[in-house]
Amino acid sequence: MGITKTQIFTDKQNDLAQFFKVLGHPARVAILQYISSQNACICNDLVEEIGLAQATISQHLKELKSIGLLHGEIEGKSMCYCIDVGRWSVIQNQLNSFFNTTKSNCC
Amino acid sequence: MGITKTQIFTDKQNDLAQFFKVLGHPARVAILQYISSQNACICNDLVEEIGLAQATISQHLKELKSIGLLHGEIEGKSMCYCIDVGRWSVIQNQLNSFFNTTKSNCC
DNA sequence: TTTATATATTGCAATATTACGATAATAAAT
DNA sequence: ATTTATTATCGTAATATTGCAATATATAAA
Repeated sequence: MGITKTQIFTDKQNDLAQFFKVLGHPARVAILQYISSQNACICNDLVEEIGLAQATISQHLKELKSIGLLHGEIEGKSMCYCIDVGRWSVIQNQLNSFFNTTKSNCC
Repeated sequence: MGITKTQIFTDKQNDLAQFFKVLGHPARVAILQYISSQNACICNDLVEEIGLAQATISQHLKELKSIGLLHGEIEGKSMCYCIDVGRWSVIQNQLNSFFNTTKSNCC
């Protein structure tokens, strides 16, 4: 089948899983780390830095945007992609809340 | 292609992405939450609780085991799956470390 | 206006994931 | 030993993801 049965889970479970899923690719982890390490955050740098094709990087950026982690501004003829700090905190808090409320109680 | 180019990323990036990836499915989120909410953690309950086929649940449990989050003990004719609290903390710390060191610095 | 540069989108091939039925394996109960 | 109950594995179908070349789009520079 290949299709996830989202309808049998709660919105919260689906949202949480979606955050995890978007972060669940090394290229997207690397993109976030690289943007964070630079003062200027130009997409073209990412292509050279990460070593994937431009189209592939663009796709990964789109996914990061889809959960609001990144926002891009046009800066001259290039793009300035930045981490949305507010959203970043919200997601970090939600993940921590999941970790803190989910604990072992047997074995 | 469909294959992730893990070789161009660091081990740390790949590991981090792998943790996120395993948690990036609502069924696996739900499984962890359910186990955490019960005193007994029997796999068969999960099948009824979550609403996926037994084979599917078994597959999801296997993935959670693959990053060490769960360990199962044979308990009579059923299995007792439990969260590995130590591993749970290690992973939570690694994810938080990623969140805390990755910050916006432009725009 | 043309050219060069930067990013997004499209189309496609290869691989991965999700889900389930069928079946195997294991252990308790009869 | 047979039956019953529980979990794992296998095989398969459907969908998703990854990655890239080619192309489209948009802006700056010449």
